[in-house]
This record gives sequence, structure tokens and C-alpha cells, in this order.
Amino acid sequence: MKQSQLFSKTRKEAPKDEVSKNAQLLIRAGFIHKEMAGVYAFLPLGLRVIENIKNIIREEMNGIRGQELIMTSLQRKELWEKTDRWDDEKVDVWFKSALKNGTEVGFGWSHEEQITEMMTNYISSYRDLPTYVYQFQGKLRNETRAKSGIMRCREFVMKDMYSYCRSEEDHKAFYDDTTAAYLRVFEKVGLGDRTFFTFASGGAFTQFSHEFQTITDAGEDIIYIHREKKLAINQEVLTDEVMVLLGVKREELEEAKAAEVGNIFSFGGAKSEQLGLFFKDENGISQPVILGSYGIGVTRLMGVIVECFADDGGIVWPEAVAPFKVHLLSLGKDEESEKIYQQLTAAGVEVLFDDRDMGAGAKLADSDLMGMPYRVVVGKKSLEQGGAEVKGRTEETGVIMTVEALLEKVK
RNA sequence: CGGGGUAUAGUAUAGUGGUAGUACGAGUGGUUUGGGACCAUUUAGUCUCGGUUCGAUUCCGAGUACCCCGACCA
Repeated sequence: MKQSQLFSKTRKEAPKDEVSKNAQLLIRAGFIHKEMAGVYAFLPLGLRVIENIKNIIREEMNGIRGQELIMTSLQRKELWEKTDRWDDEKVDVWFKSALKNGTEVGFGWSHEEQITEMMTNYISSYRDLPTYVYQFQGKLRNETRAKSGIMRCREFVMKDMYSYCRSEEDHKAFYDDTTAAYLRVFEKVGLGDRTFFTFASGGAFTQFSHEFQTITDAGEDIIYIHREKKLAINQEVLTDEVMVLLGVKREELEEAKAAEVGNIFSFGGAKSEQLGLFFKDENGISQPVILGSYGIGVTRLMGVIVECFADDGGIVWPEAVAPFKVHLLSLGKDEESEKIYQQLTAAGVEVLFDDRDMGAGAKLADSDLMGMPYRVVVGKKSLEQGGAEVKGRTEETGVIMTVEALLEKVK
């Protein structure tokens, strides 16, 4: 992609109404556009990051037999009345509207009711179980206070998965599979060493739910980490009993601020009973389907990645999610650069080629801001020394190498 | 939802009860190219409604939007 053709551009100054690091950098670098408080559009660069994250998640969800589908944002009122969550007193994030004929509808802030009720059409026998479905959906939540850039939005993208099992044992096995898959997702996006499987408040059915919390000052939660056991406990459930139960001592725990990037819940059969989702077992006896719910905040995850890795120069994308692998800069040497651009592209490398007619300083600063893993500079200096200068985004200095060596390095 | 704050050009800012200034950006012409280049020239603005006033971007009131703290947060 030639940068001269790329939609959106960088800017030197952050808008004054953004305080969070992720929003400031993502807006300055041209990844997102703020539509209103807590509502952001994703521009081509931002979309590429989102798609990269989604593909990583998709691969893992498919790997545990999840099947992708997509539900709707418009949801029926009766659906939510069945689980007594239509009332604004019960759920305070509803966006609601009505059809022309007066029928009330809600905009999906969650989809477990909807998918579970849909399943009554497709699940009736133990032979239909287990079923695992997931989607990437825009969630709409009427947050009283959006904040922290793209980390707490009124409209955002979430991956949500639902498991339908015939027994607690099957459910537990899948729950554990999902836990492992989630940890792999966070590992792949580069947050592995700072994301913890965290015990959190459970709800009606189980003592705990589990969250995946990434350490960052931009987070809203306080967690207590046990590094040896690779787990954490959310402050909201940190009691003596819980510590005994988990076999940890208070002095072994390390307090940290963290952002919730994923969470998983067990519902048992309660919600299935409310929504009428039963199956017949081998003996012809009707049983409620055991339900689990598993979410990853895709757009929030993008914000957390920015928060965790950015430096004074700008964003630092982990390779797996970067919109382009290589940022190729022509410093007054367009012909030579163009050739290298062609070679890299032909080799299948994702390259953003800064072919704009700008000063060297501006291009270098933009490159830091945008944060691609590799910066390749072609200028008088590099050509005299036989090639292009290659520098990792977080490296201090680059190395000049031939095009062949470059191809080898970034392939 | 409680509390606090802010609102001037695409962006960031200055200023004034009487013609609104600067920088960046953008356009044109030219010179430039290893850390946000330079010259010339052009472009574009006082959130909305009401009040006070001869006159309001400025003062007052309301509204709206945005930000922050808290509450909330499957």
C-alpha cells in the first residue's frame, strides 16, 4: 500500500478532548475517528488491526470446534422479559427503540438470551449437543460514562461465544478448553506475559466467573496476581476464604491495575430453563441445556495493546496485529524505493510504502507514530552503503543491508 | 446518575463589549530531503437559543456537546 494513496493521515497534535493514550495515538496515527463520546469509527489502518485480532481469535475458536455465525443487533422485547432483563432498572445499558407499529425493540448489548432462545429451534436431543457458536458483533451499550478512548465504548466489537452442553462434565471440559484457547489468543497478540486468568464474582450459578485481565494503568480493575500459579484474583472477591480455597497467601499476591480483556461464565441450566431450551436425554427425559458464555472485547483489546506497548514516539504494534509488517520510507529516493517496494510486495510481505513528498524528519516521526514492526529507510546514506536501513520499531539503531538480506529478514 | 471543568478555522491555541490573531494542516508556484525543512501566496473560525446593551465571540441565563472524578459495568 502506498501511503500517498492511504485514506486518512497522521496529525501532529492530539485532539484536546482525548486524554487516554490509546485514543490520542490512534487518532493521531489515523487508525480511528471519533464520532461521539464512546463511539469510534475504524479507518483502514485500524480496521486492519481489528481484522488481524479477529483472525487470531477465529483460529482459536475454530480450533475448539466453535462455529461462527452472526446474530442481529435488533432484539425482541419478549426475549428479555423471559429472563427479566428488559427493565431499565435491571439493565441500565439498554438502547431501545420501536418499530413503526409501536413494537418495542432493544439494541443488543449482549446476545446470550437471543442465541439461547434461537437454539430452541435447533436443539432438541442429546444428539444435538454439544453445540458451540460464536460471533463478532457490534455491541451497543448506553454507558453512563464512556471513557479511556476505545477501552470503554457505547458501541464496540466483541467476540462472544456460547456453549451448549448436555452435562456439567462436558461443560467443564469445554470451559477449560476455552480458557486455554483464550490464553493462546492473548499470547499471540503479544499480551501473554501480562494477562492473567482471574477469579471474579460469579453470579447465580457458580462461585466464580473468570476474567482475563491485562496489567495496564489504563485499566479499571484491581487484581491480585499470584505469578507462580499464573492466576489472579479480582479485588471484588478477594477474601480470606477465597485465598484458602485457591491455596494462596496474601503476602504472595501482587496488586496491579488491569483491564478486563475477556471473561467466561457458567450458567448451568438456569437460563435455559427461563428461555425454554431443553433436550431429551437417552432415556427420553427432558433436561435443561447447560450453558456457558465466553467473551473477548476485540476493540478494547486493540486499545490495551496500544496502552501496553506505546513509547514516546508512538504506537508499537506486536507483529501479529500490526496493519503492515514493514514501513518502507523513501527519503528523496523514490525510484530505488519503488523497486524495493515491488520486491517486498512480490515476496508477499505486507508493506506500507511512504512515497509522500515530505521531509525526512516528518516521515521518520510518522513511522514511529504508526508503529509498524520494521522500518526500512531508503535514502542517500543507505544507498551509498549498499542498500536499505532496517530497524525494528523498538530498536535504537538500524542496520544497513542489501535487499536480499532485507527480504530474508522480514519474510 | 451525583460532583467538577471546558467550548474560538480541519487541528492546536491567543485575544477583545466595537474590523478575531498565530502555528500546524490544506491549495498554488518554487527550493528542499536521515528526525516533524524553507520562501512567496491563498484558504478557513467565535457551540445553540434567549437576556442585558447602541453594539455580545466576550457579560448573564438556559440548553447541548465534550473531558475529568465518583457511582455503575456479563
